[in-house]
Amino acid sequence: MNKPTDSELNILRLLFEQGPQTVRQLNDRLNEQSSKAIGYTTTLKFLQIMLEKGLVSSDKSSRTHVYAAAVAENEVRAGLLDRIVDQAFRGSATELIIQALGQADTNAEELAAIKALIEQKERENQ
Amino acid sequence: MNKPTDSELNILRLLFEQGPQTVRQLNDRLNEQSSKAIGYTTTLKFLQIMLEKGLVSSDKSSRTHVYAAAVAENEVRAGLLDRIVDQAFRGSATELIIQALGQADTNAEELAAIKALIEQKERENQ
DNA sequence: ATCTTTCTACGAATTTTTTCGTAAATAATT
DNA sequence: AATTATTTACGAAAAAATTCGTAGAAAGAT
Repeated sequence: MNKPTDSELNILRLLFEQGPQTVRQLNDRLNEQSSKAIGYTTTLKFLQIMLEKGLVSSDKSSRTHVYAAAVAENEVRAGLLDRIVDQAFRGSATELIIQALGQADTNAEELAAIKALIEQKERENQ
Repeated sequence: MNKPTDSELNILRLLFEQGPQTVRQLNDRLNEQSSKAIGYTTTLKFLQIMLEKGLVSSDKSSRTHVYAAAVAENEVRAGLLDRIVDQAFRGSATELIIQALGQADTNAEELAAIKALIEQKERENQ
């Protein structure tokens, strides 16, 4: 139940979205996104720390190691949501959802999808 | 647009939920909640930092200062949500909402409230 | 009036997180 | 073969966040 730090989350995000990658690839992509440059060894160090924590795994069969996420994206999301619900929404996921609906610009399709999910939950609850 | 740290958020939460308070009151309540004890001067220091950042205001008319939140709860929530949507939900608030619906145990009343809000948004979108 | 408690201010120690420099090994290039 | 580049390992510096100790002022208690 280790909450990843912000930097760790930046790396996990890349691994989630684009699959297993080398340090070089990850570092390049971090630098594309972020305004301030981040050194290669910095990225490497993060991966080593994350390996220690079990957030990533690494394939060391070739010299350039390939890192992959070792936690599920859903698990990370769940942890972050639980945390924020507790910290800022008085424990109420409903309040969070309402706030998110208020500030997001969701299109008709997305609204329909959410509504369908709610109706499914309503049926289950009975 | 200053993101409060975790500790700052703990204090803001108390101010949001229970209104303006003295350092003593805040410190007592922090210690009720948290497992590990936090010193009085630590809480005081946080408040001084938060005052500096504009997160709280303080009434210094009497010797024991009374602190109040200087940012709206909604603003803080919005900031946190924006951040987490970007960091962990690929920029999609809808994905966040769906995840939240999945892991929350919402009762019928709450589901109805959310559904009503969605339907309102659907009407607005037309 | 003296002693004790409570409070604020503030510097600084501690811990956590982020960052990088350097060394050694392996691979690639000339 | 010698030089240059790339990679990992790792210690440690730098920055950010958390924590507290101490001093002095104000209030309360004896």
